[in-house]
Amino acid sequence: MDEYKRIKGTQDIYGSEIDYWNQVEKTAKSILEKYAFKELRTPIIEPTELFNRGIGNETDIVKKEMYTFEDKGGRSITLRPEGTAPAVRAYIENSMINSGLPIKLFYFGPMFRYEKPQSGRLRQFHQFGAEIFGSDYPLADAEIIIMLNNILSSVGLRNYRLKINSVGCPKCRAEYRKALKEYFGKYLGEMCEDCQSRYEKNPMRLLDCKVQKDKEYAREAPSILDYLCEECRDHFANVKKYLDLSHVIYEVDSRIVRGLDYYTKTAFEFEHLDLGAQAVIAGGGRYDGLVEEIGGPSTPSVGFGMGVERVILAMKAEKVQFLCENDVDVYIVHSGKGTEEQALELTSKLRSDGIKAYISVVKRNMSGQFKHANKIGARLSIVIGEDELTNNFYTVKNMVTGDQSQVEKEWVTDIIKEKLEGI
RNA sequence: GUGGUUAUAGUUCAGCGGUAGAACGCCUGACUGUGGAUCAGGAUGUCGUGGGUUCAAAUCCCACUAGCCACCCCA
Repeated sequence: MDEYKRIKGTQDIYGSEIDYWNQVEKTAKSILEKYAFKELRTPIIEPTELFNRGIGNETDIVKKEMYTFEDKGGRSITLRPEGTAPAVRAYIENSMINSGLPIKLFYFGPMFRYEKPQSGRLRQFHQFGAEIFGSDYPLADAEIIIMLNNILSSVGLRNYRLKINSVGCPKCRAEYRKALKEYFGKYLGEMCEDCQSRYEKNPMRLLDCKVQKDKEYAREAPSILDYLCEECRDHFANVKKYLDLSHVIYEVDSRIVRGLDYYTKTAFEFEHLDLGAQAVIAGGGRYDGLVEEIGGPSTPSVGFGMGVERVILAMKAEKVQFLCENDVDVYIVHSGKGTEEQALELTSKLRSDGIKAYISVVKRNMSGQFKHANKIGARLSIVIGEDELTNNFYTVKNMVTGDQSQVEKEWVTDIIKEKLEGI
């Protein structure tokens, strides 16, 4: 029996699975850098208070999903449930403002949320995220969305859609809440229990209810978009204009309400069409009040978070193909007295010439070495046996066609490189 | 946190009261300097854990744990 098992909601990532991860990480990173975002690495643990303040005490994340514990010094520590609050903390703590605004940062790493696992939902999951600190300009919102769209499509995804909304600023939202409560007040008695409690806590969530009957009430509910102040309305119009100009297709959905309290104005979600219940592969928005909330100077900002596991699920659902480099170019097969030393030297030489060379680190006869070479997908093999040793040449074999040829020692690297080109 | 469902070899699964099976994978050989195809052998499980019923439990009952899926919520 296995004595030790993975913690619930965590995964070991290995084998062919890791190819998907490398593909996503590689393309995301290269695009992020193309847009001049610079990587930020923050600790996985943070003071609990950062999230209480940043995400909001009333959110589900803070109320029931945080991995919080006390360290030996009696401090309350939390495993980060998301990346924005830590990024903001780092921005303030390191006075990044002094290197000139805006600051464009991206991050990648594990996040932790104590939830019941299901498809597309884990207790330890991974996010790519990016933030632009110090711009209230709609072009910043647009850049974030365009870039994210760019990442998703570059990773090979097609079957997804973008939904955007404006959740307004504290000024217009207050008006809107009042209107919502007035509207739903009439039907409250007939609505589900959850909605009854949402009514007081977070009336905007009423729009989001999945209960069929409630959905119908929600359809007729007043829209935030009719309550936006002039500034918010202009901002939203401009964001949409830039998306149109960039040929990014979107759908305005006034029911999008994000689960983190810090969002203002722009809020958006990328939803994949072939996924189960957890279909949001990325989301984000503007958070003009957050930096100040956490103790920094007023700094309007926008960002996104993208769930790597969900993106990979989507890639599989769409059967996305991608090139994945061979682990081994050349397998050095050796057999007979004195060949081992030669084989080792040759392997080292090829490796320093930039070729992925493999020498068996397990004792195997010639047949066994070929079998293994085949199994690990080596494209070529080089044989060093007694013949080769006495007559001073190498035998190079194409593992796909089975062709073999004799090669003068001094030309191996060139010939190997040439042959690899042709496969 | 709530609900549904599942748990047998490395993997996918069959067996559903009488002392563990298949396929694939893995290892060995046919092939003493050659892999992939074929053929022949072989290894591997306290049948998720703990309890109960029974002469007898992988099989029936209960609890727990874990996986999957959905709700809630989110990436």
